[in-house]
Amino acid sequence: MADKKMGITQRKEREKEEMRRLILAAALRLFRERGYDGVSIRNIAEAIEYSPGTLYLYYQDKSEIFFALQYEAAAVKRDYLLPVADIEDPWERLVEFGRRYVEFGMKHPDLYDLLFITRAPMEYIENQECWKLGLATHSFFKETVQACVDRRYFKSTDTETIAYTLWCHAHGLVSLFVRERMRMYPEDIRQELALKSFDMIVKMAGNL
Amino acid sequence: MADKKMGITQRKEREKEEMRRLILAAALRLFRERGYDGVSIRNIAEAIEYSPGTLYLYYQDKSEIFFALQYEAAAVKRDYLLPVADIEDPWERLVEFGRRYVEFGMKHPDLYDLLFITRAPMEYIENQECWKLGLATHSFFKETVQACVDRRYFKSTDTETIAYTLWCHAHGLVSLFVRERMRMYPEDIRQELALKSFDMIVKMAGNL
DNA sequence: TTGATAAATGAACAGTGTTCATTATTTTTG
DNA sequence: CAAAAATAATGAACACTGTTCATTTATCAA
Repeated sequence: MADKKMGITQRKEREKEEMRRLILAAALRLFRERGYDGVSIRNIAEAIEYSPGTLYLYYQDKSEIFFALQYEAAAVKRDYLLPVADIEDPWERLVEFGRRYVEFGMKHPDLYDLLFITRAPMEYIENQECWKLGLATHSFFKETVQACVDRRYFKSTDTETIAYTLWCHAHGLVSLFVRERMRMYPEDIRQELALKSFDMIVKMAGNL
Repeated sequence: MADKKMGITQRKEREKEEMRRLILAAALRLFRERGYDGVSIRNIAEAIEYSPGTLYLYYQDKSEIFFALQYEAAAVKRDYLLPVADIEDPWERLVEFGRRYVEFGMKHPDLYDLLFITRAPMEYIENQECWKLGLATHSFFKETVQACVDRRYFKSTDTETIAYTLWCHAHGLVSLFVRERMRMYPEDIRQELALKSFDMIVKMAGNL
């Protein structure tokens, strides 16, 4: 009797999880197309053919759906960056980390936006799992910079400032792109310009 | 008779202008506090003690109020940067331009947000006066970089990429700050870190 | 003072996030 | 298997949103 109950509980839990994934998938697709504010709970409900009220049985409110997506984005980003951990040489690791960071932003502008640009209730974000994930990635980045400092790849030994400076450039690069502030450059050279700029900062970094 | 009528027309025009300024001032204050989406037309109307419908006699819709504010922001930024035009030496001019750009972003995060981060209907923005103003400033920036290139202040001669790279860093610096993505650094060192990073990029730039 | 013109109003429309009593379904019990 | 209990889904309702427009109010010219 108890084990039968367990089986059902498990199935229920699985169904609940499936429902959550259904909601999230629809939400991501809609957010992608129309942005966070352009999408209503009713829109999402309609997309999955449920009533609006049902969504509130799986997520407390709209922002919780947002947070769930933000976590997914952080996971995708981590997976995108993870392979560089295998690169032994810290300098090569750092360059590849940067290259992949920018590539992630270019390929998934909606996810990048979710993670680094969208104005969410940031008072709460620190308590989210997502934040921990992001922090871990940031720590890995700083450790790589530290390893470069230890091997005298830079002139400066101020790891914190070096890491931050590199991050600033990469974030600026991606976010100008994502938020369409490069319209003064013809569309076909934007991507190229971004790549050239990345190469430039890499060369510069040797003189940091 | 005609001149009397003219006087009245002028006064009317002036009053209309005053009303616009009243709306804009209230809107900016509210946007500052609660963000674009957090403020309703009714909120603005209430703040200036008029009915919601009245605002539509002065602005076509909510986004036009946004555009008007964006223009104001562009004007403030231009005035903030203008004094550097007097600096003869292009390198000094460039550094001071960057310093002021960052300072502007830090002092007026709401205006910076309006100009470079907020998702506005960007399809229309190019037709706005604001865009022209921004373009002019960007051109001035690129000309200064060009002047530095001409005087061999950089190793590279790729003016476009150099300008873009510097802009990326400055924008990244400010926007991480403005959108609160520096929470992993203790609050009291954030500003300091930003300044250190700016100094670092200045030193680096000599090796661009 | 009256008639014309302009300005301000606020009710109304279709949308939003969210709640909750009601209904439908599924699971457990007798 | 039928009845009871538990769970899930619903959609109407509430207070909000941007926007429009017939109506009212205020200003101005004759």
